[in-house]
Amino acid sequence: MKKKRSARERRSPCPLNASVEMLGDRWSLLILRDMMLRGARTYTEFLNSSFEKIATNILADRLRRLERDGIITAKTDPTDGRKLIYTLTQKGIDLAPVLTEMVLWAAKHERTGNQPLIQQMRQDKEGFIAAVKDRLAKQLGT
Amino acid sequence: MKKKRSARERRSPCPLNASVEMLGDRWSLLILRDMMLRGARTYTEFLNSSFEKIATNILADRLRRLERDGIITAKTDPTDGRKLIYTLTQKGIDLAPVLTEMVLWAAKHERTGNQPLIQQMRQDKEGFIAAVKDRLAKQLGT
DNA sequence: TCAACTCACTTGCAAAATGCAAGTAGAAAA
DNA sequence: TTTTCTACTTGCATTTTGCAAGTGAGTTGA
Repeated sequence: MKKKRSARERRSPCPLNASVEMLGDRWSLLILRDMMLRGARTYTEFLNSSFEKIATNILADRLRRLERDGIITAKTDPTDGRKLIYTLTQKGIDLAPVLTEMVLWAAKHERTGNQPLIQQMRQDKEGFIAAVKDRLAKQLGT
Repeated sequence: MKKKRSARERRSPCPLNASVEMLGDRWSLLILRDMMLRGARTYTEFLNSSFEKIATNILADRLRRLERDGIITAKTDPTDGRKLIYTLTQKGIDLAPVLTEMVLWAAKHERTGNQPLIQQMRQDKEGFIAAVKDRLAKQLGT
């Protein structure tokens, strides 16, 4: 797999800026949430698994970007040639702490749903992250 | 302290979505970085303290949104009536772990600058976050 | 005290991103 | 072999972003 040098330059060398350029939009992190926590792996699963109803063209664009940035990979399902199976790379898996902190922050300061998940994160944050990473790493291996 | 109910509805009750709706754009987190790590507190400081060169209208808009969302507050400088001093609220301060994880993630997977900061975060993440929070909390008190 | 300067914006406009509805191509099922 | 499923693309209207040039209130120096 050739390493494609991205056409556009970063606005700055700051690491936070790098994260923002890869993830700072209204959809990318929600797609990653669906992969990490809801087990979504295909295009239609992404369309159906989320409350937020992403448009099909935006979804296609975000999947392309996440793949370009090395956060996910795509390969066709061997049992059904129509399906593309998207998988988190190690880089993608390593976003688990970011997602977790964002969930905990919003849960603390906003009225949000999914309280069982939040309880679990609060009780044992490190354990929760480790469990998620472990589960995702196993998918990587297959 | 009136609690203003925001005009627009959330796309979903998911806490991650709440975070994304408040912070998921190309500038908000960079503004918060400048406040947390570079001590920026006024409009011109934001314009000058970052490499990324935000446009003035976007900066004004983002400051308004961050204030609306209770992440920062603004008050006029008592020693210079032209200046508005922006301060992180507790809600804003509580974003320190999110910023930290995003920095660590990018630093691990991308070529980025500011290695001393990253070393410090890696060596003692909890300590780093505690120190940042502590410093910012003191500004809150004044 | 008043002209020059600073500060925090606003305005106007072009370009890019987003969102919606409809369409399409290839693979699988009936 | 027709129909259905899957992963998109296309066209177009709306919204957001970005750039350059103002503006108006507060401050400073002569």
